[in-house]
Amino acid sequence: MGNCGNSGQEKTIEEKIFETCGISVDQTPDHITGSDENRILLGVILQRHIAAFDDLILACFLRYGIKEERRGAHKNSVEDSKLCAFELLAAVADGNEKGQPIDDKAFNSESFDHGSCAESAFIPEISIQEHNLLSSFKGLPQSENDSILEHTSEPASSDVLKNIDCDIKLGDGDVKNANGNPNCKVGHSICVGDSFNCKVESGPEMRLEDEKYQIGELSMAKTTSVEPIPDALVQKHLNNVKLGIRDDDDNSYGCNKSSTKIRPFKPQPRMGNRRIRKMLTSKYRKVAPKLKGCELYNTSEGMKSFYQYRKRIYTRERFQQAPFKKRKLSDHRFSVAYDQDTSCDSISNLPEKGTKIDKSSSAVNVERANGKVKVHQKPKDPHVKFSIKSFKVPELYIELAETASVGSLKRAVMEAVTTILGSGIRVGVVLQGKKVRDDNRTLQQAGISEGSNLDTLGFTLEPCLTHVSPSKTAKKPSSVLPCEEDQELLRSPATPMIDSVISNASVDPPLVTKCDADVDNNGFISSPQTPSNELMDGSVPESNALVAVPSMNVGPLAVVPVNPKSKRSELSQRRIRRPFSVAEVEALVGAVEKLGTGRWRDVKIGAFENADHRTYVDLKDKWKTLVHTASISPHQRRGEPVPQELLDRVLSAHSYWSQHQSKQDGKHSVKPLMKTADPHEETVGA
DNA sequence: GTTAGGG
DNA sequence: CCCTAAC
Repeated sequence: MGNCGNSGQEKTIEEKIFETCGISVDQTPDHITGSDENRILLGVILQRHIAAFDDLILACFLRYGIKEERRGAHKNSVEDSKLCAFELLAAVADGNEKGQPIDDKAFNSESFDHGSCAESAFIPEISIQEHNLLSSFKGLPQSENDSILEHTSEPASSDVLKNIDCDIKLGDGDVKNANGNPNCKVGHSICVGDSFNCKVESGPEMRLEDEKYQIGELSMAKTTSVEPIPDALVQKHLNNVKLGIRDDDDNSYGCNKSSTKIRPFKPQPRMGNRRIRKMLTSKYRKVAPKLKGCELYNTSEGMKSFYQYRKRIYTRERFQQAPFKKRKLSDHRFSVAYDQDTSCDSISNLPEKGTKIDKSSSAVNVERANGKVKVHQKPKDPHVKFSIKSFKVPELYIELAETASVGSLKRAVMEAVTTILGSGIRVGVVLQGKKVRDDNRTLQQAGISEGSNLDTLGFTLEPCLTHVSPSKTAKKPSSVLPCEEDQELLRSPATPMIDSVISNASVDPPLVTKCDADVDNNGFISSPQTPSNELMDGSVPESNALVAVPSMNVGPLAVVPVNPKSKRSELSQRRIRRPFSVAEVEALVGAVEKLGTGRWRDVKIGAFENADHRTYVDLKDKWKTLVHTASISPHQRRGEPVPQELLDRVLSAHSYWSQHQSKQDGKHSVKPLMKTADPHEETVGA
């Protein structure tokens, strides 16, 4: 759409992104975006509602986080950016499907400020099917305004985050225009190239905090025009960003479904307003403004008080690469998680009509699925097209004292969020398992060309160690606890996150070496060679997702009270998970058949003598799980399947040795169980 | 140091 | 895999 455009002087999105990512900005113009050939289009197009917000998030992070360009005249710029990101995250949460479990929702509702409508409208949980952000962008039915607003006042649970408004001003600050002309059809979606402002401010009822944020402008160059996407084409969201309060106990998000009811919402293709106001009220609506702590919560909804038992401030992120011990410091946690749905049709499958993608060279073909980086190659297209589909944001846990202000909560969340993608992240390019370090090479030279096997192309987000900025502004010094070391230690040495490579290569990248133990002819297990480099399963999530590696800096609020219990965080780190290979299972089974259960040390010595990474406790545990595995239905089993034959032997041996106490006086112990052992064999003399 | 079990 | 009681 025409008005999506912005001042032409701006850089293209790829330039922006490359720039913000620190990918040789200098070369960008020449090698990346300057020429028509082999042009890499890295970016995201705002095709869908979710994508749009996702992109915004990405953009925000890139802009404010990675580059740390906390601009903005006023001092709150930092918070602003964070808040912005936070809000955007929340915004994406809207993608939740209707009818989804309560606990799985986040901020499903949001309000949009439709143009002239000065007040922010509140859109109660609108199912994706019926309504989606995308369509929202098109415009809200003015006729709906009233009823919508109605919901705003609807008694509901209090909102911890309450009324955090996020105004996104799109375009050249054409807010007024949008406001003034509700019917201004701007299109359904934010166009790449639009610039927008985020203004976050606390709601009117929010008395605890009177914060007002004016986020700096974030702009993306337009690289392609986005055509309106018919609602019919809009499918379910592909990704969800969950931002909510989770209760460890029931795994719910702290509050029950708000009273807000889902109501069909038929967006009208108008309101081209480029301003979006998000109101994170639905779920966490606050009742009594001045209440604090648990009182903030309206219990009418049966929701538990969020702040209950809150005593410490706690922020924690967990990454799949970093299996640090999970610590539960509270029963209720506030979590921000970025999930991704499974099913989702590729945009490219959508009917041609109305689709947004500009087939031209500059188009960024986005396909969101499984949060992977997908490379699109079109035989005839000389351009290399690929896009980053999403970030995987680790879970965040934030714990605040119940006396903490809402504002501090917001800050905490912001801190946590930005900590993840905040300072010091650099992007790495991995091709065929190897990092492409030379930034000066052209894509073609690097082997990233249309003809190359782009399936092996991946990206990494790594902490830029040199960028580890101490702690950002600590608004709440009081909340800062002295234990950042803890965090550091947790993710240091053994944690192989420095190079967590995530590629969409189907082939196992070098780093992801499978290390099945070797089994010699004697059936003995020998120790794997390089346990150091391996990134065991958990380390390579979905193998394709882009994982944001956190910077070392945890931030002032990400403090964890020194917990005496968690002493191990310093010295010991949980060992990496090393699934038993079939060969190992085989050896184990064989040993147990012979030695029986209860003689794990012997089993270890006998069959795993050289497998240093397998302790007899491990073997014992494994046997335990094997027995369990063997006793459940196949479809319930997970992991590398163990041959049924082995499982049968496991059961057999287990049964046998259960009857024949294996640990009897060494003398003439029990007769070893052989494959053909008869479980009914008479007991050996005691 | 080993075992056995719960976590 | 971790943690520990119990031996």
